[in-house]
Amino acid sequence: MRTQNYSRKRQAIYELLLSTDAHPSAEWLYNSLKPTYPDLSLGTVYRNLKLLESNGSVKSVAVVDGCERYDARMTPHSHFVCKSCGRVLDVFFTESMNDITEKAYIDGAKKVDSYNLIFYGVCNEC
Amino acid sequence: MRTQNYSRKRQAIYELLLSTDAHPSAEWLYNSLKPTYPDLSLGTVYRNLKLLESNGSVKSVAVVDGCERYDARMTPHSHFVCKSCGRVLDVFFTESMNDITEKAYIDGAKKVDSYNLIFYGVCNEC
DNA sequence: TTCGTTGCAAACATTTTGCAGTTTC
DNA sequence: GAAACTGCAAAATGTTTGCAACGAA
Repeated sequence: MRTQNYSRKRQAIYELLLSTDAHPSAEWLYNSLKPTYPDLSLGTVYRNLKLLESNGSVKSVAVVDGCERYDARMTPHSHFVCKSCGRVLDVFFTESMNDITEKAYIDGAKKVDSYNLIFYGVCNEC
Repeated sequence: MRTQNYSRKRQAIYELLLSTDAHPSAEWLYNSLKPTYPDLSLGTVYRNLKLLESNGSVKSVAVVDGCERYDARMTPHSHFVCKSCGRVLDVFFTESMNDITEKAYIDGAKKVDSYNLIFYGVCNEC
């Protein structure tokens, strides 16, 4: 993690991301924060998302319609993407999936350090 | 699937995709086919990939460094992405993962029809 | 005072699209 | 001949970046 100062806007981006389960895009965050921070710029949102991601504070969980979607919930879980409306929902497992890498035969991999599991379908509202 | 005629170039794109395990990007396909089809255009590759994808002939299996990566192997399997070089490898399961959706608790989903599992790490060559 | 942060706008990279000509059937 | 396909170049899209001003420590 590189050195960093406190930033009111970064804090706001992170807290908004923590408080929602919408798995927002950069633009969604920008539009939501703009009323409170009228001088906020979209570039700042992108820069801070990258920074928070490299921090390990947030994660990119999916790309929906070409837009990166973020999540601040860092406990292991997966996601469901509605192919119709683009909604992203949290998915939890009834039994541990932590051993999922042990169930996979990965030839040619020196080290596996994460995985991303995304389900696709249609959500209840569609 | 919408009506379609035969197309020599579409055929070539599909066959190349079938014959390789590189999980190529549009550009990779374009560069590989250009010598044989000097009048091939990148737009045609993109258009045909979309068409083959909507056909169910190929799948987009990952986005690596902002590039969509495709696969014509349609039997169920997953992928490993090397975070260092961007290589995409096939991943098979030692035990069936077909029941994976049954192990997941998906609140808010009306219908789940597919999933995509991607492992991340470092490959043997890196 | 130093260096991280930001707004702004320009630059970027990948993908899509409109159009006129070509191919398939 | 009708409709699908293509090359080309322009446009669209989401994201990154350079720079000068600003803010934090």
